[in-house]
Amino acid sequence: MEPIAKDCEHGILPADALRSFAEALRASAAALYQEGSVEVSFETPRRPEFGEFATNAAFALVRAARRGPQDVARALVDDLAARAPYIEKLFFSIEPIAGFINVRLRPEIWQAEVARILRDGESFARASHRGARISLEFGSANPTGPLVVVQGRALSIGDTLARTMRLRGYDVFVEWIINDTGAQVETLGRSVYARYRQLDDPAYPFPDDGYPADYIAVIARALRDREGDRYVKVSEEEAIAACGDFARDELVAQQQESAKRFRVQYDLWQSERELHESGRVAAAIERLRELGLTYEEGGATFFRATQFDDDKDRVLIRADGRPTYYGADVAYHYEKLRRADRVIDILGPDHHGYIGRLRGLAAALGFPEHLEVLISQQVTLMRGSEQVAMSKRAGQVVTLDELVDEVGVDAARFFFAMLATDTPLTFDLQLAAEQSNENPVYYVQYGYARIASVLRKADPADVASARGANLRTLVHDAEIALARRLAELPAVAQNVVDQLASHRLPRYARDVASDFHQFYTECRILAEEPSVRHARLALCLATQRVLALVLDLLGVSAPETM
RNA sequence: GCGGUCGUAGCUCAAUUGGAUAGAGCAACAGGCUACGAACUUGUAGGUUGGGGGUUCGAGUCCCUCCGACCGCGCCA
Repeated sequence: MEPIAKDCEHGILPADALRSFAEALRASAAALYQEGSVEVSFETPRRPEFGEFATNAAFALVRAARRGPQDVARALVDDLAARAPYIEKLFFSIEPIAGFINVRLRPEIWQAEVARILRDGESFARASHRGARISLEFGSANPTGPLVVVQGRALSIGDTLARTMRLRGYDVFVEWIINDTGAQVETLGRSVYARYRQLDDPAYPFPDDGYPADYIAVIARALRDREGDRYVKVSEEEAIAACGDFARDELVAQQQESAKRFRVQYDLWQSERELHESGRVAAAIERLRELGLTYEEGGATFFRATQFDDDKDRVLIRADGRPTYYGADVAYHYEKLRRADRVIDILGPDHHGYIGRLRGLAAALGFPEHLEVLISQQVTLMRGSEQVAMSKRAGQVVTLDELVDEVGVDAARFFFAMLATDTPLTFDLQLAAEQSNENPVYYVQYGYARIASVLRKADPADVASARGANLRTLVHDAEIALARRLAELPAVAQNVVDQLASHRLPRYARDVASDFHQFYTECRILAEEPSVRHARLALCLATQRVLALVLDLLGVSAPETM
């Protein structure tokens, strides 16, 4: 459990208090039911009226007690009051409800949390550096076109995870693999070459399987502008290779630009071709061979994937001697598994069939628990009630840049991060672009702007005193609820990292904004007497900090005015 | 056919990995500004968690079985 307060002035440390409480409960259990080894753990209840912490210890005793859980819980609490009265003084209340034992903390705890946020600033949610290395790969694609909408989702999720992991003290390495070998890049070369030739000879045939999209012609024109007609004169084979390389560089540069515009930073863009040329693919396959996990059949080299729960054995090297795409992935994952303690791949929705293969590979290489594969599910675009047609084959794609042009980075990132990764997402362009109460992005940003507005209206001297204010007056339900919410951030962030659940952050941001709006509605700030005014301004400042931090984790801006 | 992911309020989604009365937003209905931003807020209504069985103090969550959706199943990437 995350200790919720490390050093509050009155000397009550919740973690210690809960530990004493758990021991006292065990003693009561032993006395009442001769059951000495009950496990007492605490959880945070879903509903606020059940307090800040709860334990289900009574349920574990029903058998020994031969009574219902609610009776057991009541008996435990009564026994505790008689046996260890000092325990009750540690908490605001201890109540048995429906078999659970619910604990409410004293308001001072939450006041101290607000003070801590003001004192520590953004580092209050930071965990100390732990030396654990995480490799995070997402977005990877063929360099044959611009980034599309579904990659935007992977980018949102992946980048938010990376930022949150850094906050929580992990060494994160964010990477992308460029699939720049094989048939698709060859097709790209032929497509660009044909467009290039057509600049002189409109009748030059365009390949049937070529990429028809306009950006191919744009690249051909750029090549022409830079290199003139030199590729008309060389052999077709050489020219196509050169066109492929040029287009690859051009498209990767565009992808990098789009990622940057989407506020995503990569540490490494790994070329697959480079993995082959440097001999690392061959070395990794050799490693599997040493482990006795390969065999030859029909001239091809297979990996015994079925030994590791995959459906079938997989080809590493084709009969003609060329390694497969999977062969390259063996090398890449071998590398990642050796240099990171936790390796995470976020793959597109068409890669379901790949999960077993990668897991098998990790197990074979001796890292069975180190690889996690997430599938970023499909994105369906709507405009109001109408579905936006998308078909890659027809060259009918919506690019990430177009999406950003239409709704902005803030809305796009927030919407993409909002759902669990494996939930299919329906993205309503009209809603995301709309500046209305239907749009959750604005709800959160409005909360931030509203605080900014209050702070502008306030006397600067009051704001200054707020930073060191005595917070004892923060006892209103709305104030306590907000302070509690703010204090949750470290635990929420850690949960996001542990469960790779980036969608918890937008929801948390919404909850913070909601608690603030409620506080704002119920509590006057500037018109109050100084002690109350200062304490409430302090709460505003702390809320502003938390909102800024969460929005930053999401890659969404925090506007002073809207 | 086999495998993967999933099925929760009218709609879009949550549910801290087995806990309490399954929660939010939107839409609907009824209220709240002479005070710091009403892009806000209070309340009402809305559910057999696709169906059925099982495991146990307790199941949306785990097991079995049907139904349905999407995606994979290549010596493509």
